[in-house]
Order: sequence, then structure tokens, then C-alpha cells
Amino acid sequence: MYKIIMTDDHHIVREGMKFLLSTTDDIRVVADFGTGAETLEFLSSGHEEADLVLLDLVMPEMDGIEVTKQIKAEYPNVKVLVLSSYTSEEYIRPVFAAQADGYIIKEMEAEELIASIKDVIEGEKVIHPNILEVIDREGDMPHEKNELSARELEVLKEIVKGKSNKEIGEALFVSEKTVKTHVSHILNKLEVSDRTQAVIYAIKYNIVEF
Amino acid sequence: MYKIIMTDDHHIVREGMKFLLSTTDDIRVVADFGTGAETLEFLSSGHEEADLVLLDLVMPEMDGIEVTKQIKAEYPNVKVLVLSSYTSEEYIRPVFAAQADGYIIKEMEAEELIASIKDVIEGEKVIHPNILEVIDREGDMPHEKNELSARELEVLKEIVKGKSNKEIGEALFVSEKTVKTHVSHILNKLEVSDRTQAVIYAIKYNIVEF
DNA sequence: GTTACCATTTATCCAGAGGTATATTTTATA
DNA sequence: TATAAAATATACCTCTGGATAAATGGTAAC
Repeated sequence: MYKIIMTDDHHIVREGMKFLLSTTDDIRVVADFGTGAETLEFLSSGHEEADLVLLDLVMPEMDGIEVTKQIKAEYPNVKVLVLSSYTSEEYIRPVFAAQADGYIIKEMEAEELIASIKDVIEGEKVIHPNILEVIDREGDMPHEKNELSARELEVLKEIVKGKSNKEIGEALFVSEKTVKTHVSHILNKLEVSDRTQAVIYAIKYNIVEF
Repeated sequence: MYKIIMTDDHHIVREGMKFLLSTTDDIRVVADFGTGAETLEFLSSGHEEADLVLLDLVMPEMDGIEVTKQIKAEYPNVKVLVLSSYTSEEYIRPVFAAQADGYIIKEMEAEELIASIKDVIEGEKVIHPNILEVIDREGDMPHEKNELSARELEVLKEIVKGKSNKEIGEALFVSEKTVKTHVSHILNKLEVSDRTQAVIYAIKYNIVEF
């Protein structure tokens, strides 16, 4: 008997999942929660051992990435299977950086879903073909090839706040000229031609929070 | 007996909904689809009369807004109840502009959901309290006070693509000077001081798709 | 221990961005 | 039809943005 916890902020999704899982009798949903905080609390209380947490990615308050990190840090034996509807790169990479054991998407049929859960608990890494495809096509994005320095990242954060070079200089206690150089380096590394494009890039690829 | 159609791109959500609705016996799901196109096709085929379409908002290809508009234009007797997880203003306003009969959120319990469906079919407008709250506290954001003209919106879209004034001029077949005038108007209306802040604003408040 | 590299800093120069004013034409709307 | 609002265009001026060169300081390699 596989014991799983389900975390998703949408009640309807949780009910749908339970229904889909009811077609098999060797998976038992021992608990389901609407937030990451409740999930972590349940795990820490030690009420019941769980083999796997089926985890939504986009949630208010604490997102799936953060929940994954904390679960993996404190309960390495508990598997984490991310269930998301997002297939774009910005969402996927952080999931595996956070040590998740799999990434599947909400479009899946019941049988696939059940098989995925079992496989992950048995120790496999399960990644939906659509997701794998995204991962395969590379790490040659500009910001991956040319990593931003710590200082450059600070400057980029200020740029995304909408600040001018002068304002950034004041915020970081350096001259405007210094800021300009950092900006130039940022533009080069991200392969864009002005600060507006840098903002677009940074938001699109989740380089800074927004 | 109330007859409804359900449209949501996530299989799990559809199954969850069906399960929740199975607790009442006077609502029948006559069909469910993963895309807006299929839904419209079903309606036009005239296979079966439906009283209401329970419609997801964010979907690939054709979004819920567009589907609502088409349903309301061609089948004014069919009620449209939007079921979304988004409670921010940018999502809500277009829904009612498109003549939807209600807006509820995925966190709802089964009883509320069932009651909402029945109420809408009986002719009521049903709006979840969380949504109503957002609608009430309104109207004083810069882009709401000072609505952008059609042309200004086109220019803003180009700005968000990262284009320079010259490039925008070429794209819209006007001179760079004209573009500059539009940009100035946009900055004034959005109450920001440069194009970078305009991009940040436009993305944050969903003025252009991104 | 010296070489080489990179992050960080400052300065100078020029192009593009944005403010303001003004004018013409088109499109809504009363 | 009259009036207002939006779109288009030009000119001028100022300031910010971005490219480039160059100095300083730390650190890893040899």
C-alpha cells in the first residue's frame, strides 16, 4: 500500500485527484492540504508516515519549489512528485534544482498518473515527455552561458524595480558611472540591447522575483 | 434537470468537477471538453441543448474570455459561469465585459458550487465574495482612470516586445516622432517616468499579454 | 611569487529617450 | 453640423542610457 499526501490550493483539483486515484486500491491518500505550510506541519507532527507528496507548483504564500526544498531537506525519504500545468522552462528548472523526484502535468490520464506515483515511490525519476523535451533542448540560454555576478544581479534587481542608473547608484552606494558599467555588462551577458529588454528577459526567465 | 457543459484544459479538474457534481442528482454534465473550440463546435452542432457552460478562464489556444464572447453572441440563452483560480483584477474585468453570468473560484466547496450553478441557470448573477471584493475596490489605478487609446495600446505592446521607437515606427508604418508622442502619452497615462517602468507596469497589471 | 583573470570601480563620449509646443487630419459623438 | 478627442507629424532641447577604455583589488593557477 502506497501512502501519499496531496497538496494543491484548489479544492476541485484535490477532489478530482482523489477520484482518479480511487480507481486503484493500492494507493491511499492519507491527507490532503491546500497550502505548503499545512503539509510541512503534518509531516513534522509525525502523525503518519507518507511515501510521497503530490505537490502543486503554483500556490499562494509558499510555492511548490519552497515546499520541495523543505521536504527534501528534512525528510529525504519522502518522495516529491510535482504536478503542474506549466511546461515552460522557467518553472521546470527550479523544480529539479530543489531535488524533486518527478514532474508530471495535469493533463494526464488516470492510469499514467497512478503509474507515475508508483514509479516514483519505487525510486524512479518520472518526468513527463513534454517536460523532458523542454529540459533536453539545452542550457544555452544567455543567462546560463554567461552567469551574472553577484553585483550585477543586485543591479538587475534595481532595474526591474524601474530605477534609473542614478537611483541605483544611490541605493547601492556607488557612482552612477559604476552602475552604467554594470548595466552594460548585464546587457552583454543577457544578449539584449537595452535595459527595457533586460527587464523583459529577467521577468520572463524568472531571474529576479517580480 | 439542469444540463451543463464543462470546459477546462485540465483533465483532473474536469474529473474533480464531475465527482463534486455527482453528489446532486438534478445536474447532468452532458459533455466536457478540454478546449474552447470543441465547446463551440458542440454547441453549433446542436446535439443537445445545454443550460449552462462551466468555463475555465486560462486555457491555451482560445481563452475563456473569447469563448464567453462567442457563446453569448450566438447562444444568448446559454448561461456562462466562469470557474477560475485567479482573483486579480486584470482577469475579472474582461469576464464581465464579455457578458458572463458569473465568476466563481476553484477553492469552493461542492455545495456552494452546485448552488451557484443552479442560481445562474435560474437567472441570477453569481459572483464569489472574493471576486466581488476586488470589483468593489476599484477604478483608481492609473490605467483605469486614464484609459489608453487603441493606438497607444498597440505602441505599448511593441514597447513590451523590447523595441526602440524607430523599430516601433517601422512596425506600425509611422515616423519615429509619432511614436515618441504616443510613448509620452502612455507614460503620462500610466504615471510612470520611462519606457522601462511602463513595461513593468504593463506586465504587472496585465495590460498586454506577455 | 608572479602571472593571469575577473569583479568592481570611475571617467568620457555620443545616440536615443522623453518633455514640450504646435499643427493637420481623421474619427466619434452631441 | 459643430465640437471634441485621437492619430499623425515636425522641431527643439535636455538628460539619461549605453559603449568603451582604463585603474584597482582579490584570487586561483602555475
